[in-house]
Amino acid sequence: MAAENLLLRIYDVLRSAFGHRGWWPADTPFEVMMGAVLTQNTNWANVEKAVGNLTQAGLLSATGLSEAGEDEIQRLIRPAGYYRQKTARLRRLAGLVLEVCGPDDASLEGLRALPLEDLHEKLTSLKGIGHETAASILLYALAKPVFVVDAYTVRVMARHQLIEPGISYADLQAYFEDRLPTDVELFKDFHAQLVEVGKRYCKSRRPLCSSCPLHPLLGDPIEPDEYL
DNA sequence: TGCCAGGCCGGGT
DNA sequence: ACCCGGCATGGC
Repeated sequence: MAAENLLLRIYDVLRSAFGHRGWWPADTPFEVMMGAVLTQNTNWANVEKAVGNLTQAGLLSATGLSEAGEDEIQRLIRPAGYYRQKTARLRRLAGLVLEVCGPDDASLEGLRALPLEDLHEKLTSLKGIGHETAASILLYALAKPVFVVDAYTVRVMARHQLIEPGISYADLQAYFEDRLPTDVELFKDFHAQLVEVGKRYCKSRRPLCSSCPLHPLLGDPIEPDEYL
């Protein structure tokens, strides 16, 4: 079932190669939200340690993060790096959850009921929540149809000359959202597929391997030097 | 052993 | 409107 749309053909190829990715790996939407902060410029394995520490300490909740001591949270999330900044960011997010959802609403239903524009504004107005973290929370924690763009997205698309390397976040996000059906499950898995192909075949400043599953569809990629 | 990882902020140009 | 240094740990 070859799609007529280039992005959908790319998705089909990746999906066939890697299978459904099952993103975002977490037990609750609240955990997704906190993971979105912890994973900022950080290896996922380190994030898992931090999440595990918070869970074991019984602090992975809006009240837990709000009421625990600053230094205790810092100690627990230290493996995820930037632990001083991230502690403040987690607590700001926890404050928003408490305010909108009330205590211990790990489902975030109260937030999800708000209009998308309001949510985007509330999230990005928090210090430490930028465009990408906000998009990740909106899509993976709140099931809103927002396409998540990250460094891998830019790398994979730029190396195949499908976009300009210097494209802005908003423009690249619009590029996907304008060309794809508005489908939350598609957005979730497509972003995960782009991360997967990026991790395997499109590491920063290394040539793209010709065994990349996108090679037959998109042809020879350009070298990293040509856009880095 | 340096480089990199599922970024963001604040200050400078 | 961009560009840059700083933030921090752990794995390859």
